Amino acid sequence: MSEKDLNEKEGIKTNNFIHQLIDEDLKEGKNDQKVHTRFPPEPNGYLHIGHAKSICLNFGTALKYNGLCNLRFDDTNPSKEDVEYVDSIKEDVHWLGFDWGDREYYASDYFDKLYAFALKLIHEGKAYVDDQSAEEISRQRGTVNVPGHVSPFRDRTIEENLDLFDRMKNGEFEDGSKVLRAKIDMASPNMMFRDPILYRIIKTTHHRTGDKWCIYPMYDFTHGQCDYWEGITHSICTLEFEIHRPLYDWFINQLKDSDYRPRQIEFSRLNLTYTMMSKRKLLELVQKKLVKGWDDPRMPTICGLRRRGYTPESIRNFAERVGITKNDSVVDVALLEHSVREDLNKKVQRVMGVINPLKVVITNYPDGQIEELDAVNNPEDETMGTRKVPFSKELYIEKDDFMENPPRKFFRLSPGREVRLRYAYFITCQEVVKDENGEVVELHCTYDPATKGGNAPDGRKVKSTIHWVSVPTAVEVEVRLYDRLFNVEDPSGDKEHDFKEYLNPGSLTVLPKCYVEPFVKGSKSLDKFQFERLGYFCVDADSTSDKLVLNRTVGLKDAWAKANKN
RNA sequence: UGUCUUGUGGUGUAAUUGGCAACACAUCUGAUUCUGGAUCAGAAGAGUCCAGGUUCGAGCCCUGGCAGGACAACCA
Repeated sequence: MSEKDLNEKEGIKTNNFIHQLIDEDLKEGKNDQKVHTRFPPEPNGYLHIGHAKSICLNFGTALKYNGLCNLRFDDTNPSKEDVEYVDSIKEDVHWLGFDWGDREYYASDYFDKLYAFALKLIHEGKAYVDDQSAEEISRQRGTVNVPGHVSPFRDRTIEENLDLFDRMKNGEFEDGSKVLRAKIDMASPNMMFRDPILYRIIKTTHHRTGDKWCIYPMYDFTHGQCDYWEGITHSICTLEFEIHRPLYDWFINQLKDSDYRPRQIEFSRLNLTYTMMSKRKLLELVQKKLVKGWDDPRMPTICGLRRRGYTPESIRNFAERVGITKNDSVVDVALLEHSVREDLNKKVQRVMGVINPLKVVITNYPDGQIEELDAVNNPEDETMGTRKVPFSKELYIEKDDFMENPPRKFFRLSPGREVRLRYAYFITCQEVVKDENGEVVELHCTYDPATKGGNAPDGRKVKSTIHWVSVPTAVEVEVRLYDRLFNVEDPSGDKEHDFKEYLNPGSLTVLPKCYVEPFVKGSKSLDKFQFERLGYFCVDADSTSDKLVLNRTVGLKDAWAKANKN
């Protein structure tokens, strides 16, 4: 993928404040004029749309400047991580259209170097082993307004620290009994400098290093160093790490032996209306089985969106559109939905389908006759060709396309009115058949044979065109409609919420008896299409029954919903 | 009573570094079409958090406020 591909969409700006900073760095000749970024997920969950923003930024920036972008797994906490997540992350990044080449790294690749660096700090009197409990350390750290107090173990000798740290590594101590801390400044106004913890003891098998280690470095003691060793020039992360930057720089200063230095730059993470993006909570949804898995189409995960029919292009375009700034913001999910519609509209096959069937009998059409009519696959792209659609005496139309007592602006079928069946004939509704409850169950219509193909030789016009499926050849499918998972505008990530309170009970609607043209079944390669006027659908990848399961990609626009309510 | 950081239509971003606040989404009209989707045309909507200052001229510069966010895991 080239930058040009990424920028194919006219009107979408690809410049942002980070690029301006990079331009300045380049102008000043920093780091040999190189640009090298990295995408550094922790493999403790599946990637979501928020990560997509970061992926597009990091890989996109590398592409823009002819540089490289590494994929690096920040796997320093074995108690939360798993290869399942590693695999899914790789799949999702590739699917989005980015490639890290052979630069797949792991923070755990650097455990030896990190250990050696810790030793160096101890030797220089800049780190010490603290025997206090987590609670004690936390208590003496002070608060944002009051300075902390030094640990009673702060002045251990270098030899003692070396010995203790060695024994920590050798597994002589229990989890939580000792940590290695940097000796910086317990009174610093920046809490990050109050003797940050470098290493802790976790006797858990690591998904890559197994049981080789029982001490693991903390994020702050890992990230910058990894950036440094990989030759990263611009370490782009989200706003919550802003306050870590001075510490990031502090470690780099202890490490660096040349003019080269990576630079941390922060941007604001993506928030979407009606969308909950906290990894912790998404994990909870999966664990509590409130959704069927990480790829449940209601999830904002990349795999969930994929299964729902989103395309990589649409997500990349969306990421460009939301832009990169340091403002805390909440993007309207309608922008995401617009991005898919826009992309799908030009590449997706059109198919006639009926979600809520109403039977129509063409009384003057010959019994048992089936004729094939030509239908265009995509009116905006002739190269997608045409297909044959079978027509017969009995049809299904969409229930919403008929109203017995139409209001003023309803132009579709109603008693006595003539409309066009798309690609077929003009029909006129002659009779409405109801059941004992007064519910409309069937319509009797007549067709005009002269209007075959959809045009009247006498030039008469109809006000609307409706879609249909022929009963004898219809393929029965199950359609799943997914609404927004959360029914509040801003489930604001980090506050404590009861999921039940926010899960929209109507977020999944299963419509078991829907009908589509036989074409759908015959095309194995076809996984996405647009039902005429009913939105975009995607064949569910995991459907086990022989009946086709279709997921609706996006809901209908409000205008349509309103028009239908009348 | 801290450190870092952010304030531009409803939402998200722009503004050639001091020159008529622009674009997209959303909203509302209208037109057109063999899908009321798409498309096309148009409308409404901010005077840039506030108050001063510099300047012929400030969203951009200066001073002082106000409001929001992040930071007190042995998470990342």
